[in-house]
Amino acid sequence: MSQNVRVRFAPSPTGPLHIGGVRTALYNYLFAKKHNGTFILRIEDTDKNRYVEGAENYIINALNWCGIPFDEGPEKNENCGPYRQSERQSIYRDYALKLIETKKAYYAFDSTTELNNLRKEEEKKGETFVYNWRNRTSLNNSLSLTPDEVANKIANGEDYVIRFYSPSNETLELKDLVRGVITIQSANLDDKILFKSDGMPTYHLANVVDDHLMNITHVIRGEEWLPSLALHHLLYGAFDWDTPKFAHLPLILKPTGKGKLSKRDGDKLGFPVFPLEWIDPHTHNSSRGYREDGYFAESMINFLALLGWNSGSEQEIFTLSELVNSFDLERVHKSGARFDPEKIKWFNHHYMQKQSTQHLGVLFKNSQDELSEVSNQYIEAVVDLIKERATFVTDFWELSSFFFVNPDTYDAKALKKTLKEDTFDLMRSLLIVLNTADAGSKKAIEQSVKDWILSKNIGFGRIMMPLRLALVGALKGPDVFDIIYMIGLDKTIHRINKFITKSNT
RNA sequence: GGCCCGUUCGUCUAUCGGCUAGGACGCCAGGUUUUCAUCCUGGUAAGAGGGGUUCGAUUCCCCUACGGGCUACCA
Repeated sequence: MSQNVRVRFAPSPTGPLHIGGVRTALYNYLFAKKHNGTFILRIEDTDKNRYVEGAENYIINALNWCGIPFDEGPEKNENCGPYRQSERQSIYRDYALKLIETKKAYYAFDSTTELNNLRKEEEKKGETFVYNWRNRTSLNNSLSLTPDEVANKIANGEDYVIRFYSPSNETLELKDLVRGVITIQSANLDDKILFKSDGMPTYHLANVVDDHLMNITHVIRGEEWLPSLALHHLLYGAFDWDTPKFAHLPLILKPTGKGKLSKRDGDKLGFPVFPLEWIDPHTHNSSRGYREDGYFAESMINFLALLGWNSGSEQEIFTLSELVNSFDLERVHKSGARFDPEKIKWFNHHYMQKQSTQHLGVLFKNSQDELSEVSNQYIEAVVDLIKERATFVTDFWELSSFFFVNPDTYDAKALKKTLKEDTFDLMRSLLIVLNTADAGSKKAIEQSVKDWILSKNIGFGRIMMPLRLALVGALKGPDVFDIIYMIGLDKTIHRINKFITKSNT
């Protein structure tokens, strides 16, 4: 790449960052890092009505949690700042006026109700109202009014917008790094509003102006922007600016059914669609997040990276730096990808095994009140025994509570399967064996019990099953002798006694 | 409705004119674990349909169907 790569992620702070947004940010990040470029965060808050308190912070926290922090952005290396569009308001008006001067844009005074009525009329006829070359001269704008009339309206403080003057007969061949050439007839375009009557630019103007001013070289964004590509391209031309390269990413679709992934899908199928938990400042409703649900950031990133892109190899597990090295926009898919909540769980199980025992121990301890008095050493020993069977840290307690507290019930099915006539006699005999066993090592305990079973000349299951039931309360869990060694002989004996009395009645 | 984009196992995907269409998730079966889970092995399952181009099409072109996006003084 000849010039320094500069890319931006440009969300609008209208709520928490959606998982699709995280992937867009990720691809931007990967592309930037791959080319030793700069990853920029720009906050597109030109719509005052939709602004949501806390959303910007959420976005920044989410990117940080994901491990894909921005290089430039609000309050960080502000070389091309400010990075909030609301703080750049004065810039946009000048550029809009420049387009008026060069006749690439014009003033329009049509009111919202007027336009809505026109839309309704067209709709009645089964057609769509489009504000463009077909009708612009008959509408209420600086093309149909005299210069004096326009000047008067503006001087009188009448509301106006600035619209782009779309050409009526150009064939545009636009290049997209993911999709190749896209052909658009400019006659189908409408004269999009660039500058709103509230003094703010629309996305289109602000986006193009900022990308130019911030020296953005590659615009990597969601497919929902593909229809705007022609306008943006025309805008660069109107300003006589170099056009950055574009890449439109496929959308993330619902796991089942139609359409793109929404928060409702997550609620319905029980998985988060936001990286972090979000509490709506108005309704106080909370939305679950990947972090709080026990997903590791690595799992989410790895999963998301492969949703719509692949390296061309059969590798599935990637570290962030491996992703950076392998990433290539040309290998991004063209079609939308369905979100698969099962596969991200598989990634999480994988990354679970890679976490340090110490780290998992801390997470476990903090998640469970019962563990506050337990030593870290003991907790970590338990974690080592159970992590391979866990997908989430939130599974840990369910998988290991018997290492900490006595079982209070015994699984009914397991009792039925396990209890034979002589089971309690055998358990009483086992107690005697355990009383004299060497508690110093798992091996020693195991040896005494196994020797005894062998000497009795009975099947191992006759002892091991009820013993497990006494210790765990169910027929599950790690090796029985690991459990005995961990909880100690005293508790083991206590649990067997309790088992005899409790299930004997 | 209009405009644009897309279409390989249920899902994510490999294949860039010559394959018994490969991998992963899921599912199923077997093995290990005297439990359960993990793990290992194996199995299941696909190039939307119709026309071309070609010696040969999943791969190139066209049509149809289906899917997706956009169609706001929202981004």
